[in-house]
Amino acid sequence: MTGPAIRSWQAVQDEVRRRIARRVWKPGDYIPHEAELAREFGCARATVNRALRELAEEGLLDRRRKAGTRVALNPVRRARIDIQVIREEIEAKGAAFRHAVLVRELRAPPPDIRDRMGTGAGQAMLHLRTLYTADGAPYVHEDRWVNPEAVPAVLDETFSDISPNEWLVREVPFEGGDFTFSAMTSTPAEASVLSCAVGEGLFVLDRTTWSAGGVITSVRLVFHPGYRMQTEM
Amino acid sequence: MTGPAIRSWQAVQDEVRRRIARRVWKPGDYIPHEAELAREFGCARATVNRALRELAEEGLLDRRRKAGTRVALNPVRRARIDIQVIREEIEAKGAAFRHAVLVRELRAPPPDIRDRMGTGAGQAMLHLRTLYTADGAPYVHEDRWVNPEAVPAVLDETFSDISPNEWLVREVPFEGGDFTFSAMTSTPAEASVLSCAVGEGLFVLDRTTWSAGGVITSVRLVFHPGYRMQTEM
DNA sequence: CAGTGGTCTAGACCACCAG
DNA sequence: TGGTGGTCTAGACCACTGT
Repeated sequence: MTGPAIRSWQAVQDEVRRRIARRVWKPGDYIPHEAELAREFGCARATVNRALRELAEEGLLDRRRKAGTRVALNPVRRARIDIQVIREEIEAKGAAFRHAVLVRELRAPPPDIRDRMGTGAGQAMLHLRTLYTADGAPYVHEDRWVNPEAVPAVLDETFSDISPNEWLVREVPFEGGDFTFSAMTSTPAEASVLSCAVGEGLFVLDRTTWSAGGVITSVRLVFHPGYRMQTEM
Repeated sequence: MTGPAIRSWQAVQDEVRRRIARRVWKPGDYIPHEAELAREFGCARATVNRALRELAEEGLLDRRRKAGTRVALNPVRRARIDIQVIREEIEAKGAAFRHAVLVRELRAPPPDIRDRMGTGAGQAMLHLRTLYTADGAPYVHEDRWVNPEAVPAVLDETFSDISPNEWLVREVPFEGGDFTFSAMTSTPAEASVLSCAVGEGLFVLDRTTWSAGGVITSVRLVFHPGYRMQTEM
Protein backbone atom coordinates (compact mmCIF):
# COMPACT_ATOMS: atom_id res chain seq x y z
CA MET A 1 0.00 0.00 0.00
CA THR A 2 1.81 3.11 -1.20
CA GLY A 3 -0.74 5.86 -0.64
CA PRO A 4 -3.75 6.39 1.54
CA ALA A 5 -6.16 3.46 1.77
CA ILE A 6 -8.83 3.12 -0.91
CA ARG A 7 -11.58 1.37 0.94
CA SER A 8 -14.86 1.87 -0.89
CA TRP A 9 -15.66 -0.01 -4.06
CA GLN A 10 -16.30 3.29 -5.82
CA ALA A 11 -12.91 4.61 -4.83
CA VAL A 12 -11.34 1.44 -6.14
CA GLN A 13 -13.28 1.78 -9.38
CA ASP A 14 -12.24 5.40 -9.79
CA GLU A 15 -8.63 4.52 -9.19
CA VAL A 16 -8.73 1.72 -11.75
CA ARG A 17 -10.43 3.99 -14.27
CA ARG A 18 -7.74 6.58 -13.66
CA ARG A 19 -4.95 4.11 -14.20
CA ILE A 20 -6.51 2.96 -17.44
CA ALA A 21 -7.12 6.52 -18.59
CA ARG A 22 -3.57 7.55 -17.75
CA ARG A 23 -2.17 4.49 -19.45
CA VAL A 24 -0.61 3.11 -16.31
CA TRP A 25 -2.44 0.01 -17.46
CA LYS A 26 -2.63 -0.08 -21.24
CA PRO A 27 -5.13 -1.87 -23.46
CA GLY A 28 -4.21 -5.54 -23.54
CA ASP A 29 -2.19 -5.39 -20.30
CA TYR A 30 -2.89 -7.77 -17.48
CA ILE A 31 -3.57 -5.95 -14.25
CA PRO A 32 -2.73 -7.35 -10.81
CA HIS A 33 -5.13 -9.96 -9.52
CA GLU A 34 -7.81 -9.18 -6.97
CA ALA A 35 -5.92 -10.31 -3.91
CA GLU A 36 -2.95 -8.17 -4.79
CA LEU A 37 -5.05 -5.08 -5.47
CA ALA A 38 -6.84 -5.65 -2.20
CA ARG A 39 -3.51 -5.64 -0.43
CA GLU A 40 -2.38 -2.53 -2.27
CA PHE A 41 -5.57 -0.62 -1.59
CA GLY A 42 -5.93 -1.86 1.94
CA CYS A 43 -9.42 -3.26 1.49
CA ALA A 44 -11.10 -6.64 1.23
CA ARG A 45 -11.00 -8.68 -1.94
CA ALA A 46 -14.79 -8.54 -2.18
CA THR A 47 -14.53 -4.77 -2.48
CA VAL A 48 -12.07 -5.03 -5.34
CA ASN A 49 -14.24 -7.70 -6.90
CA ARG A 50 -17.30 -5.51 -6.99
CA ALA A 51 -15.37 -2.62 -8.52
CA LEU A 52 -13.79 -4.77 -11.22
CA ARG A 53 -16.93 -6.76 -11.94
CA GLU A 54 -18.82 -3.61 -12.87
CA LEU A 55 -16.00 -2.39 -15.07
CA ALA A 56 -16.05 -5.73 -16.84
CA GLU A 57 -19.80 -5.41 -17.36
CA GLU A 58 -19.17 -2.00 -18.88
CA GLY A 59 -16.78 -3.58 -21.30
CA LEU A 60 -13.66 -1.81 -20.03
CA LEU A 61 -12.05 -4.98 -18.66
CA ASP A 62 -11.85 -8.58 -19.79
CA ARG A 63 -11.88 -11.05 -16.96
CA ARG A 64 -11.28 -14.78 -17.13
CA ARG A 65 -10.65 -17.27 -14.41
CA LYS A 66 -7.11 -18.44 -14.19
CA ALA A 67 -6.01 -16.10 -16.96
CA GLY A 68 -6.66 -12.95 -14.96
CA THR A 69 -7.94 -9.49 -15.74
CA ARG A 70 -6.80 -7.36 -18.63
CA VAL A 71 -7.72 -3.99 -20.03
CA ALA A 72 -10.02 -4.47 -23.01
CA LEU A 73 -8.43 -3.84 -26.40
CA ASN A 74 -11.45 -2.50 -28.19
CA PRO A 75 -13.77 -1.55 -25.42
CA VAL A 76 -17.39 -2.19 -26.30
CA ARG A 77 -19.15 0.85 -24.96
CA ARG A 78 -22.54 0.16 -23.47
CA ALA A 79 -25.11 2.88 -23.78
CA ARG A 80 -28.11 2.44 -21.57
CA ILE A 81 -31.38 3.78 -22.83
CA ASP A 82 -34.26 4.33 -20.47
CA ILE A 83 -37.56 3.52 -22.06
CA GLN A 84 -40.36 4.89 -20.01
CA VAL A 85 -44.09 5.16 -20.43
CA ILE A 86 -44.89 7.62 -23.24
CA ARG A 87 -47.11 9.73 -21.02
CA GLU A 88 -44.29 10.26 -18.55
CA GLU A 89 -41.83 11.03 -21.32
CA ILE A 90 -44.10 13.77 -22.64
CA GLU A 91 -45.06 15.16 -19.26
CA ALA A 92 -41.42 15.25 -18.25
CA LYS A 93 -40.95 17.79 -21.04
CA GLY A 94 -43.71 19.87 -19.49
CA ALA A 95 -46.15 19.20 -22.31
CA ALA A 96 -49.77 18.10 -22.13
CA PHE A 97 -50.25 14.46 -22.96
CA ARG A 98 -53.17 13.00 -24.88
CA HIS A 99 -53.80 9.82 -26.75
CA ALA A 100 -56.36 8.82 -29.37
CA VAL A 101 -57.11 5.31 -30.50
CA LEU A 102 -57.39 5.40 -34.29
CA VAL A 103 -57.94 1.70 -34.96
CA ARG A 104 -59.17 -1.11 -32.76
CA GLU A 105 -59.92 -4.40 -34.46
CA LEU A 106 -59.57 -8.12 -33.93
CA ARG A 107 -57.96 -9.88 -36.83
CA ALA A 108 -55.08 -12.02 -38.02
CA PRO A 109 -51.85 -10.03 -38.33
CA PRO A 110 -49.74 -9.79 -41.48
CA PRO A 111 -46.89 -12.27 -41.98
CA ASP A 112 -44.10 -10.02 -40.72
CA ILE A 113 -45.88 -9.53 -37.39
CA ARG A 114 -46.59 -13.26 -37.16
CA ASP A 115 -42.90 -13.85 -37.69
CA ARG A 116 -41.87 -11.49 -34.98
CA MET A 117 -44.38 -12.88 -32.53
CA GLY A 118 -43.91 -16.48 -33.52
CA THR A 119 -47.63 -17.20 -33.55
CA GLY A 120 -49.83 -19.31 -35.80
CA ALA A 121 -51.23 -18.17 -39.13
CA GLY A 122 -54.93 -18.09 -38.37
CA GLN A 123 -54.65 -16.65 -34.88
CA ALA A 124 -56.51 -13.41 -34.37
CA MET A 125 -54.89 -10.57 -32.43
CA LEU A 126 -56.09 -7.26 -31.16
CA HIS A 127 -54.78 -4.59 -33.50
CA LEU A 128 -54.49 -1.06 -32.12
CA ARG A 129 -53.28 2.09 -33.77
CA THR A 130 -52.86 5.00 -31.40
CA LEU A 131 -51.61 8.56 -31.75
CA TYR A 132 -49.90 10.17 -28.78
CA THR A 133 -49.73 13.96 -28.73
CA ALA A 134 -47.70 16.51 -26.78
CA ASP A 135 -49.48 19.86 -26.43
CA GLY A 136 -51.68 18.77 -29.31
CA ALA A 137 -48.80 18.06 -31.67
CA PRO A 138 -48.34 14.50 -32.92
CA TYR A 139 -45.56 12.91 -30.90
CA VAL A 140 -45.55 9.24 -31.80
CA HIS A 141 -47.72 6.87 -33.77
CA GLU A 142 -48.08 3.42 -32.24
CA ASP A 143 -49.03 0.36 -34.28
CA ARG A 144 -49.60 -2.52 -31.90
CA TRP A 145 -50.68 -6.15 -31.94
CA VAL A 146 -51.70 -7.79 -28.68
CA ASN A 147 -52.00 -11.53 -28.17
CA PRO A 148 -55.40 -12.16 -26.52
CA GLU A 149 -54.31 -15.63 -25.47
CA ALA A 150 -51.64 -14.15 -23.24
CA VAL A 151 -53.78 -11.18 -22.21
CA PRO A 152 -57.49 -12.06 -22.29
CA ALA A 153 -58.44 -8.89 -20.39
CA VAL A 154 -57.30 -6.77 -23.31
CA LEU A 155 -60.52 -7.58 -25.17
CA ASP A 156 -62.61 -5.83 -22.51
CA GLU A 157 -60.58 -2.64 -22.53
CA THR A 158 -61.55 0.32 -24.69
CA PHE A 159 -58.41 2.38 -23.98
CA SER A 160 -60.35 5.60 -23.81
CA ASP A 161 -59.07 6.58 -20.36
CA ILE A 162 -55.74 4.86 -20.37
CA SER A 163 -53.48 4.32 -23.36
CA PRO A 164 -52.58 0.86 -24.62
CA ASN A 165 -48.97 1.63 -23.78
CA GLU A 166 -49.62 2.42 -20.15
CA TRP A 167 -52.31 -0.20 -19.68
CA LEU A 168 -50.01 -2.97 -20.80
CA VAL A 169 -47.10 -1.78 -18.70
CA ARG A 170 -49.33 -1.60 -15.67
CA GLU A 171 -51.49 -4.67 -16.09
CA VAL A 172 -49.33 -7.20 -17.85
CA PRO A 173 -46.15 -8.46 -16.29
CA PHE A 174 -43.53 -9.14 -18.89
CA GLU A 175 -40.25 -10.87 -18.49
CA GLY A 176 -38.34 -10.13 -21.63
CA GLY A 177 -38.36 -8.30 -24.88
CA ASP A 178 -36.30 -7.17 -27.79
CA PHE A 179 -35.86 -3.74 -29.24
CA THR A 180 -34.88 -2.58 -32.69
CA PHE A 181 -34.07 1.02 -33.46
CA SER A 182 -34.13 2.16 -37.06
CA ALA A 183 -35.18 4.91 -39.41
CA MET A 184 -37.89 4.95 -42.06
CA THR A 185 -39.03 7.27 -44.79
CA SER A 186 -42.49 8.62 -44.08
CA THR A 187 -45.18 7.18 -46.30
CA PRO A 188 -48.27 9.20 -47.15
CA ALA A 189 -50.15 7.30 -44.45
CA GLU A 190 -47.56 8.05 -41.75
CA ALA A 191 -47.27 11.64 -42.91
CA SER A 192 -50.98 12.13 -42.55
CA VAL A 193 -51.12 10.69 -39.05
CA LEU A 194 -48.04 12.56 -37.83
CA SER A 195 -48.85 15.78 -39.72
CA CYS A 196 -45.52 15.83 -41.46
CA ALA A 197 -44.27 15.86 -45.02
CA VAL A 198 -44.12 12.72 -47.12
CA GLY A 199 -40.53 11.53 -47.45
CA GLU A 200 -39.26 12.72 -44.11
CA GLY A 201 -36.87 10.58 -42.10
CA LEU A 202 -38.58 9.21 -39.01
CA PHE A 203 -37.16 7.47 -35.97
CA VAL A 204 -38.65 4.03 -35.38
CA LEU A 205 -38.65 1.72 -32.38
CA ASP A 206 -39.90 -1.87 -32.76
CA ARG A 207 -40.46 -3.84 -29.62
CA THR A 208 -41.74 -7.34 -28.90
CA THR A 209 -42.32 -8.43 -25.33
CA TRP A 210 -43.13 -11.78 -23.78
CA SER A 211 -43.56 -13.52 -20.47
CA ALA A 212 -43.83 -17.11 -19.31
CA GLY A 213 -47.35 -17.15 -20.76
CA GLY A 214 -46.03 -16.50 -24.27
CA VAL A 215 -45.73 -13.51 -26.55
CA ILE A 216 -47.66 -10.55 -25.26
CA THR A 217 -47.37 -7.79 -27.79
CA SER A 218 -45.45 -6.49 -30.74
CA VAL A 219 -45.40 -2.78 -31.35
CA ARG A 220 -43.92 -0.27 -33.75
CA LEU A 221 -43.49 3.31 -32.60
CA VAL A 222 -42.94 5.90 -35.31
CA PHE A 223 -41.84 9.21 -33.83
CA HIS A 224 -42.39 12.73 -35.12
CA PRO A 225 -39.64 14.31 -37.23
CA GLY A 226 -36.84 15.68 -35.10
CA TYR A 227 -37.30 13.18 -32.29
CA ARG A 228 -34.09 12.34 -30.46
CA MET A 229 -33.27 9.65 -27.99
CA GLN A 230 -30.47 10.61 -25.66
CA THR A 231 -28.26 8.84 -23.18
CA GLU A 232 -25.05 9.38 -21.34
CA MET A 233 -22.09 7.24 -20.42
CA MET B 1 -38.36 -21.19 4.71
CA THR B 2 -41.24 -23.01 3.06
CA GLY B 3 -39.58 -24.75 0.12
CA PRO B 4 -36.09 -25.81 -0.85
CA ALA B 5 -33.34 -23.32 -0.11
CA ILE B 6 -32.62 -20.62 -2.69
CA ARG B 7 -28.99 -19.94 -2.10
CA SER B 8 -27.50 -18.27 -5.17
CA TRP B 9 -28.16 -14.65 -5.97
CA GLN B 10 -29.43 -15.65 -9.38
CA ALA B 11 -31.91 -18.06 -7.90
CA VAL B 12 -33.10 -15.32 -5.58
CA GLN B 13 -33.42 -12.96 -8.49
CA ASP B 14 -35.35 -15.47 -10.54
CA GLU B 15 -37.70 -16.14 -7.66
CA VAL B 16 -38.34 -12.44 -7.13
CA ARG B 17 -38.95 -11.95 -10.85
CA ARG B 18 -41.38 -14.84 -10.78
CA ARG B 19 -43.31 -13.41 -7.88
CA ILE B 20 -43.57 -10.06 -9.60
CA ALA B 21 -44.58 -11.65 -12.89
CA ARG B 22 -47.19 -13.83 -11.19
CA ARG B 23 -48.50 -10.87 -9.25
CA VAL B 24 -47.68 -12.39 -5.87
CA TRP B 25 -46.10 -8.97 -5.39
CA LYS B 26 -48.03 -6.36 -7.34
CA PRO B 27 -46.82 -3.00 -8.62
CA GLY B 28 -46.70 -0.60 -5.71
CA ASP B 29 -46.54 -3.34 -3.08
CA TYR B 30 -43.84 -3.38 -0.47
CA ILE B 31 -41.96 -6.65 -0.43
CA PRO B 32 -40.37 -8.15 2.70
CA HIS B 33 -37.11 -6.58 3.75
CA GLU B 34 -33.77 -8.16 3.03
CA ALA B 35 -33.30 -9.87 6.36
CA GLU B 36 -36.68 -11.54 6.15
CA LEU B 37 -36.13 -12.72 2.58
CA ALA B 38 -32.74 -14.07 3.61
CA ARG B 39 -34.45 -16.08 6.34
CA GLU B 40 -37.13 -17.32 3.95
CA PHE B 41 -34.68 -18.33 1.24
CA GLY B 42 -32.15 -19.75 3.65
CA CYS B 43 -29.27 -17.59 2.45
CA ALA B 44 -27.23 -14.63 3.62
CA ARG B 45 -28.55 -11.09 3.47
CA ALA B 46 -25.71 -10.11 1.15
CA THR B 47 -27.01 -12.62 -1.37
CA VAL B 48 -30.49 -11.13 -1.27
CA ASN B 49 -28.97 -7.68 -1.47
CA ARG B 50 -27.13 -8.42 -4.66
CA ALA B 51 -30.22 -9.90 -6.29
CA LEU B 52 -32.44 -6.97 -5.34
CA ARG B 53 -29.85 -4.31 -6.11
CA GLU B 54 -29.63 -5.45 -9.70
CA LEU B 55 -33.40 -5.55 -10.06
CA ALA B 56 -33.52 -1.98 -8.76
CA GLU B 57 -30.90 -0.95 -11.31
CA GLU B 58 -33.07 -2.48 -13.99
CA GLY B 59 -35.94 -0.35 -12.82
CA LEU B 60 -38.13 -3.22 -11.65
CA LEU B 61 -37.90 -2.31 -7.97
CA ASP B 62 -37.80 0.94 -6.03
CA ARG B 63 -35.59 0.81 -2.96
CA ARG B 64 -35.25 3.40 -0.24
CA ARG B 65 -33.63 3.20 3.13
CA LYS B 66 -36.04 2.98 5.97
CA ALA B 67 -39.03 2.91 3.60
CA GLY B 68 -38.16 -0.48 2.18
CA THR B 69 -38.43 -2.08 -1.24
CA ARG B 70 -41.45 -1.94 -3.48
CA VAL B 71 -42.36 -3.14 -6.93
CA ALA B 72 -42.06 -0.25 -9.39
CA LEU B 73 -45.35 1.15 -10.63
CA ASN B 74 -44.26 2.14 -14.11
CA PRO B 75 -41.13 0.20 -14.65
CA VAL B 76 -38.57 2.10 -16.69
CA ARG B 77 -37.15 -0.51 -18.97
CA ARG B 78 -33.49 -0.21 -19.65
CA ALA B 79 -32.28 -1.30 -23.02
CA ARG B 80 -28.55 -1.76 -23.25
CA ILE B 81 -26.96 -1.05 -26.57
CA ASP B 82 -23.50 -2.31 -27.32
CA ILE B 83 -21.54 0.12 -29.40
CA GLN B 84 -18.49 -1.53 -30.80
CA VAL B 85 -15.82 -0.54 -33.23
CA ILE B 86 -17.32 -0.26 -36.72
CA ARG B 87 -14.82 -2.68 -38.20
CA GLU B 88 -15.82 -5.36 -35.74
CA GLU B 89 -19.50 -4.70 -36.30
CA ILE B 90 -19.08 -5.21 -40.03
CA GLU B 91 -16.76 -8.21 -39.75
CA ALA B 92 -19.17 -9.82 -37.28
CA LYS B 93 -21.67 -9.90 -40.14
CA GLY B 94 -19.12 -11.75 -42.24
CA ALA B 95 -18.56 -8.81 -44.56
CA ALA B 96 -15.30 -7.29 -45.72
CA PHE B 97 -14.49 -4.02 -44.02
CA ARG B 98 -12.87 -1.01 -45.65
CA HIS B 99 -12.64 2.64 -44.85
CA ALA B 100 -11.81 5.69 -46.92
CA VAL B 101 -10.99 9.13 -45.60
CA LEU B 102 -12.88 11.63 -47.77
CA VAL B 103 -11.92 14.82 -45.97
CA ARG B 104 -9.04 15.67 -43.67
CA GLU B 105 -8.60 19.32 -42.78
CA LEU B 106 -7.70 21.53 -39.85
CA ARG B 107 -10.18 24.31 -39.30
CA ALA B 108 -12.61 25.92 -36.91
CA PRO B 109 -15.82 23.92 -36.59
CA PRO B 110 -19.30 25.35 -37.22
CA PRO B 111 -21.27 26.74 -34.27
CA ASP B 112 -23.35 23.62 -33.57
CA ILE B 113 -20.22 21.53 -33.18
CA ARG B 114 -18.63 24.21 -30.98
CA ASP B 115 -21.73 24.09 -28.83
CA ARG B 116 -21.61 20.36 -28.45
CA MET B 117 -17.93 20.35 -27.65
CA GLY B 118 -17.99 23.46 -25.51
CA THR B 119 -14.88 24.88 -27.11
CA GLY B 120 -13.85 28.40 -28.09
CA ALA B 121 -14.83 30.12 -31.32
CA GLY B 122 -11.49 30.46 -33.03
CA GLN B 123 -10.13 27.07 -32.02
CA ALA B 124 -9.12 24.85 -34.91
CA MET B 125 -10.03 21.17 -34.90
CA LEU B 126 -9.16 18.26 -37.10
CA HIS B 127 -12.14 17.59 -39.34
CA LEU B 128 -12.45 14.10 -40.80
CA ARG B 129 -15.08 12.63 -43.06
CA THR B 130 -14.81 8.90 -43.54
CA LEU B 131 -16.85 6.31 -45.38
CA TYR B 132 -16.97 2.79 -43.99
CA THR B 133 -17.98 0.01 -46.36
CA ALA B 134 -19.13 -3.58 -45.94
CA ASP B 135 -18.32 -5.77 -48.93
CA GLY B 136 -17.88 -2.58 -50.88
CA ALA B 137 -21.33 -1.21 -50.05
CA PRO B 138 -21.53 2.04 -48.09
CA TYR B 139 -22.26 1.18 -44.49
CA VAL B 140 -21.88 4.39 -42.52
CA HIS B 141 -20.66 7.89 -43.15
CA GLU B 142 -18.70 9.42 -40.30
CA ASP B 143 -18.33 13.18 -39.84
CA ARG B 144 -15.90 13.79 -37.03
CA TRP B 145 -14.18 16.68 -35.27
CA VAL B 146 -11.18 15.95 -33.07
CA ASN B 147 -9.76 18.34 -30.50
CA PRO B 148 -5.99 18.53 -31.10
CA GLU B 149 -5.44 20.04 -27.67
CA ALA B 150 -6.71 16.87 -26.05
CA VAL B 151 -5.14 14.58 -28.66
CA PRO B 152 -2.01 16.16 -30.16
CA ALA B 153 -0.97 12.89 -31.80
CA VAL B 154 -4.00 13.02 -34.07
CA LEU B 155 -2.26 15.61 -36.26
CA ASP B 156 0.46 13.12 -37.21
CA GLU B 157 -1.93 10.37 -38.20
CA THR B 158 -3.05 9.92 -41.79
CA PHE B 159 -5.66 7.24 -41.06
CA SER B 160 -4.78 5.29 -44.16
CA ASP B 161 -4.13 2.02 -42.35
CA ILE B 162 -6.39 2.43 -39.37
CA SER B 163 -9.71 4.24 -39.33
CA PRO B 164 -10.31 7.33 -37.18
CA ASN B 165 -12.92 5.34 -35.27
CA GLU B 166 -10.58 2.55 -34.32
CA TRP B 167 -7.55 4.76 -33.82
CA LEU B 168 -9.34 6.91 -31.29
CA VAL B 169 -10.79 3.97 -29.42
CA ARG B 170 -7.35 2.38 -29.20
CA GLU B 171 -5.15 5.38 -28.58
CA VAL B 172 -7.24 7.80 -26.62
CA PRO B 173 -8.63 6.88 -23.26
CA PHE B 174 -11.99 8.47 -22.69
CA GLU B 175 -13.98 8.64 -19.53
CA GLY B 176 -17.41 9.75 -20.57
CA GLY B 177 -19.63 10.58 -23.45
CA ASP B 178 -23.15 11.20 -24.55
CA PHE B 179 -25.13 9.61 -27.32
CA THR B 180 -28.09 10.81 -29.31
CA PHE B 181 -30.01 8.56 -31.65
CA SER B 182 -32.22 10.15 -34.26
CA ALA B 183 -33.34 9.99 -37.87
CA MET B 184 -32.64 12.34 -40.75
CA THR B 185 -33.77 12.76 -44.32
CA SER B 186 -30.94 12.16 -46.73
CA THR B 187 -29.68 15.30 -48.40
CA PRO B 188 -28.15 15.17 -51.89
CA ALA B 189 -24.72 15.20 -50.25
CA GLU B 190 -25.48 12.28 -47.96
CA ALA B 191 -27.21 10.40 -50.76
CA SER B 192 -24.15 10.72 -52.94
CA VAL B 193 -21.78 9.46 -50.25
CA LEU B 194 -24.02 6.58 -49.17
CA SER B 195 -25.16 5.73 -52.69
CA CYS B 196 -28.81 6.02 -51.79
CA ALA B 197 -31.77 8.03 -52.95
CA VAL B 198 -32.30 11.62 -51.89
CA GLY B 199 -35.07 11.84 -49.32
CA GLU B 200 -34.52 8.49 -47.66
CA GLY B 201 -34.83 8.11 -43.90
CA LEU B 202 -31.41 7.47 -42.37
CA PHE B 203 -30.46 6.37 -38.89
CA VAL B 204 -28.13 8.79 -37.12
CA LEU B 205 -25.92 8.46 -34.06
CA ASP B 206 -24.28 11.56 -32.58
CA ARG B 207 -21.61 11.03 -29.98
CA THR B 208 -19.37 13.36 -28.01
CA THR B 209 -16.69 11.93 -25.75
CA TRP B 210 -14.38 13.49 -23.24
CA SER B 211 -11.79 12.65 -20.62
CA ALA B 212 -10.09 14.48 -17.80
CA GLY B 213 -8.07 16.33 -20.44
CA GLY B 214 -11.20 17.87 -21.94
CA VAL B 215 -13.44 17.18 -24.92
CA ILE B 216 -11.87 14.68 -27.26
CA THR B 217 -14.15 14.31 -30.23
CA SER B 218 -17.63 14.87 -31.54
CA VAL B 219 -18.88 12.61 -34.27
CA ARG B 220 -21.99 12.04 -36.36
CA LEU B 221 -22.56 8.64 -37.89
CA VAL B 222 -25.11 8.44 -40.69
CA PHE B 223 -25.97 4.84 -41.50
CA HIS B 224 -27.07 3.32 -44.79
CA PRO B 225 -30.80 2.93 -45.39
CA GLY B 226 -32.21 -0.13 -43.68
CA TYR B 227 -29.69 -0.10 -40.85
CA ARG B 228 -31.05 -1.47 -37.61
CA MET B 229 -29.70 -1.39 -34.10
CA GLN B 230 -30.90 -4.28 -32.00
CA THR B 231 -30.88 -5.19 -28.36
CA GLU B 232 -32.58 -7.56 -25.98
CA MET B 233 -33.91 -7.29 -22.51
C1' DC C 1 -2.89 -29.22 -11.67
C1' DA C 2 -2.89 -24.79 -9.76
C1' DG C 3 -4.10 -19.94 -10.13
C1' DT C 4 -7.60 -16.84 -10.82
C1' DG C 5 -12.16 -14.96 -10.61
C1' DG C 6 -17.10 -15.99 -8.78
C1' DT C 7 -19.76 -16.45 -5.01
C1' DC C 8 -21.49 -17.19 -0.34
C1' DT C 9 -21.40 -16.33 4.71
C1' DA C 10 -21.98 -14.23 9.28
C1' DG C 11 -21.30 -10.32 11.26
C1' DA C 12 -20.66 -5.50 11.68
C1' DC C 13 -21.17 -0.58 11.10
C1' DC C 14 -22.93 3.24 8.63
C1' DA C 15 -26.23 6.45 5.99
C1' DC C 16 -30.38 7.75 5.13
C1' DC C 17 -34.93 9.08 6.00
C1' DA C 18 -40.02 8.23 7.18
C1' DG C 19 -42.72 8.51 11.15
C1' DT D 1 -34.94 7.96 16.30
C1' DG D 2 -35.42 3.42 14.85
C1' DG D 3 -35.76 0.57 10.75
C1' DT D 4 -34.09 -0.29 6.36
C1' DG D 5 -30.88 -0.61 2.69
C1' DG D 6 -25.68 0.12 1.53
C1' DT D 7 -21.39 -1.42 2.26
C1' DC D 8 -17.22 -3.60 4.13
C1' DT D 9 -14.72 -7.58 6.13
C1' DA D 10 -12.21 -11.97 6.67
C1' DG D 11 -12.60 -16.19 5.44
C1' DA D 12 -14.09 -20.03 2.83
C1' DC D 13 -15.22 -22.96 -1.00
C1' DC D 14 -16.26 -23.49 -5.77
C1' DA D 15 -15.79 -23.16 -11.04
C1' DC D 16 -13.36 -22.51 -14.72
C1' DT D 17 -9.44 -22.79 -17.57
C1' DG D 18 -4.47 -22.04 -18.96
C1' DT D 19 -0.39 -24.62 -18.58
